Amino acid sequence: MKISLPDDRQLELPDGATGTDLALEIGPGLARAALAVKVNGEVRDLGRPLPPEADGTVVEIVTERSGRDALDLIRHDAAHVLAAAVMDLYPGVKISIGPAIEDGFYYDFQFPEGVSINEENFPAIEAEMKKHMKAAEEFDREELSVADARARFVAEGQDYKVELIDDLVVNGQNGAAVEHVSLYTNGPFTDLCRGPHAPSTKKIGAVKLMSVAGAYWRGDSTRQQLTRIYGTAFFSKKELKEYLELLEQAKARDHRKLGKELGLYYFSEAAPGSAFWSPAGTTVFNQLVALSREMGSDRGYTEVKTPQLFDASLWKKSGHWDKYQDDMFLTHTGDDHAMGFKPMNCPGHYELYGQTRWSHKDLPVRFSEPGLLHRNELSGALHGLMRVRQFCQDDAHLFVTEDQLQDEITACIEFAKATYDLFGFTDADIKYELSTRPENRLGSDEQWDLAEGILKTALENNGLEYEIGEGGGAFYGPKIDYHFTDSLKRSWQLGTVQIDYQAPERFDLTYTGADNADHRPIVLHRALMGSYERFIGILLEHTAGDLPLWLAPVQVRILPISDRHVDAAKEAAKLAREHGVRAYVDERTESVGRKIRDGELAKSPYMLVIGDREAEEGTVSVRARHEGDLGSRPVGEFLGELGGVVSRRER
RNA sequence: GCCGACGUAGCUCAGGGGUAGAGCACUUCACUCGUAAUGAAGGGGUCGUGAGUUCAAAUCUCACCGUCGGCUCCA
Repeated sequence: MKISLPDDRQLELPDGATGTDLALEIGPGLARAALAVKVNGEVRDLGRPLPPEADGTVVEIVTERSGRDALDLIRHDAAHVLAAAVMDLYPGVKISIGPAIEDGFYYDFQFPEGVSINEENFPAIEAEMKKHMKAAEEFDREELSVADARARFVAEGQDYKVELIDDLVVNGQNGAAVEHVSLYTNGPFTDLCRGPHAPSTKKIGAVKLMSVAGAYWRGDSTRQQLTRIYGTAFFSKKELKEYLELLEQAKARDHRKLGKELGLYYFSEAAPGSAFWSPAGTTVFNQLVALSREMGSDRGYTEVKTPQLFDASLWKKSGHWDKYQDDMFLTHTGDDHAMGFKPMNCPGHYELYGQTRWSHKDLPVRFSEPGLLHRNELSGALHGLMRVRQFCQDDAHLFVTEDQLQDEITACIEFAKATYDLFGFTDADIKYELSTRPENRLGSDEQWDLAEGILKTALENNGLEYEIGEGGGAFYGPKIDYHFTDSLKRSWQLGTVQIDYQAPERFDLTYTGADNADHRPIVLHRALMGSYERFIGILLEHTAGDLPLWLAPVQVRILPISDRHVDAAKEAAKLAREHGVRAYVDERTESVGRKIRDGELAKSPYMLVIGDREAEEGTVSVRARHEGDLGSRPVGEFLGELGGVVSRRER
């Protein structure tokens, strides 16, 4: 067969040649470094014959330098080595699955009754793993009939492997029936595994176990909970060390740490999962609400206020009573009438819409509300500001005609982009996801085709690259979600734009058409920041606490050099307020050096130093964060300029 | 909710079966200072809560609450 190499060289190899043969043909150095081959995007073992479809195509030798592919390979290897070590140390343990993941790998085990694993067990397990790595055990692949493989795992009491094989038989793979499965053996350990693997365990240069967690078998919370051991692996100890240092640095960007250091908000056992916002934090929060108001107002949104607590009958009508009750905070009136705190604003907005007789000329109607919501999240799900029990959404519901649907969706996408742009978020920071029809859904296929098509068109009109979340839509319609990552690359959903055909039916929402007949509007749900809480969390982690000037709780810290300059400092602060600049006078009897240090720690964007010279000349000595001393400026001139930058929300 | 870890002063943390410590912060006094920490003195904790073991528990055990890392779930 004819093989092309990435550098356009051509090689002729006999049919049945393996990846190793190919690597040797290219050169002995490469053969030593080779980990796998990549054919048509598929990474394969070196030891396997090249597939027929390799003929005439480019085949790449995967080495340590191949990046993601190479790392995934040795991390998957490391998962097998972990399983081998655990089986050495804990006889009777049952194995399940162990893939490579973004930052490493894991393996899920069921330990024998009474055995509990924690981090204190890691050194022993790691030592055992290193023995296997040092022994350079080869990964041997063998293909077995499903019957033989099944019998083997039944004999070993490996129930989870048996279940996986049974599932493969029932469901097939890529639509094809499965007759054979592959097993990989490294040293004493054999696992049901599709592969691929590197030639030997020696390729894993450095390994470290990171944490232990419970994980439900097959992600199903009704099934057995297994013990998941997380680890990471690299080609060298140096890379591992660098990775661990990176994790350490990420901690400095944790919004929970920053929130405390900057005095923005607090959490207390008195109200688990609900933030206490300090004056500084409330300033930030209110600025964001003001931004939503302003931008919404420019785009034809009108703000409304709806109740916090609704009669149970509304939740029954909306469907929340049946489907969402466990997540709601419920209460009752004195005469025992059931009430529920709103976990979302939608039904309130429907009620409000229903109070008016609407003409087609009124539509689209765009109700926005910085709505305060309560959701009784599981205690283990709470996470700083990212997942809380009480939060405020920048929520809006649009009531539109079918003709308006496309334009309104496109406008929502534009609105989202304008919002994120303002904070400097780019497409590199955002993952766009279009979630399509789920199995359990209401409405006709024609409706879903139309709605999904409209969302797609809107994304494309805005030039956005998106992923498809197959079957991830709500039961009432498809949606676009905006995902952002935190300092540890964990993904959080902020914005969402959803089409809903069902709510208007359920709530009997109508408008009068030009034909003088009643028509159903279509409802759009949209939130752009998602929740102000989560948005602030993400923003803090992305900026490491250096908020944009217009958002900073204190925009200028005014530092009198000695007590006799305090009056001039207060004058400057007054002038700052007149220019719409938030100022704080540090009138402590401390050294300037000390005041500057504290201002830096508070991440204050500007510090204005006032001493004898400035007080006399009516100037301030300007120190900008990250830029240092900028010299003297007339106080009015400087504050006027700064006020302009603030009011335009320039970064 | 589940698995594992953690909970000591406002914050960051040390200690650990014999009755509680540091730095920062805070208060007071002195200093009146030119671009990342002036000095001194002082106040402050029933060691998350509740049981149990013990002559003695902050320390050991259990339960609960909260937090952290995951799972499930989700803005």
